[in-house]
Amino acid sequence: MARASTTSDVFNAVGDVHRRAILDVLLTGEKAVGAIVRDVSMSQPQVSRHLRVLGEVGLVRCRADGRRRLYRLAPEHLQPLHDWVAKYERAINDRLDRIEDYLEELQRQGDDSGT
Amino acid sequence: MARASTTSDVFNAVGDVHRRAILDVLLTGEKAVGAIVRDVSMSQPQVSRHLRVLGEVGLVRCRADGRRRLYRLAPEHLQPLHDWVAKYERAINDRLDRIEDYLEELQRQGDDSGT
DNA sequence: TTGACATATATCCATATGGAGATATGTTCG
DNA sequence: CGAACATATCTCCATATGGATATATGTCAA
Repeated sequence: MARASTTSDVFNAVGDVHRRAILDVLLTGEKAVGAIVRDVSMSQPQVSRHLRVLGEVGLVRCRADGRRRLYRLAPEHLQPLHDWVAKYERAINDRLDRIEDYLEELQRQGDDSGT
Repeated sequence: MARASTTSDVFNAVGDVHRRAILDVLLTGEKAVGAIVRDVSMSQPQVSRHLRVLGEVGLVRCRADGRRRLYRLAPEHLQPLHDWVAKYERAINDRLDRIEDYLEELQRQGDDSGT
């Protein structure tokens, strides 16, 4: 069992380097599949499949334009990832605060023994 | 080929829901492997292996304490993930700015035709 | 040293998943 | 309708990777 797959979450979607490459291309704006294929070094079927995964988790939106499909970012759906990172940034900051407190404490102790 | 594996990147490490569970446990502070096993519902070998992956990408640090190994967060190494999310947040903000500009433009046009 | 305990590692297997290629679907145009 | 084109989907296969279990490693205590 390759474990809990449930690929349908943002973390998994972004965990793949090729999908991040596609997202990077889309940072420059809406693009057709063919254009994406030209920018990243992947086959068209690969790009289409990755786009599907990205679409399933809401990171990209698609609209038809004649015989093409234009994809664009929908980065609002990065929210869970953003929230998650923010949680750990609080952990970092708390730790820094504690270090600061500790340094201040050392400082005070130094002053005391000096007296 | 299950694709570019190179598990040794933060995105992949965090892409697994079980590893995120372990990180969440460590948010409460340094813990021994046994304590982590008790908190998450995974076997000890599983926890150890996930801890190894997390250690390889620098997200956790380990120190020996008698016959135990105490693990703690090293969230500084979330930096790449943080930077990545920030990049896309700029994309969101730019888009919002553009919408604002557009709304202002509509406003001006409305005023013009009204005159 | 021996035994108990904590953790890491090795083995085996199941499966999710990506790559490659062929083909289906859908769209435009003549 | 048929041809050309853009994209999606399907099939086959390789493999990375997680789960489970057994076992090795390392540490403490007596």
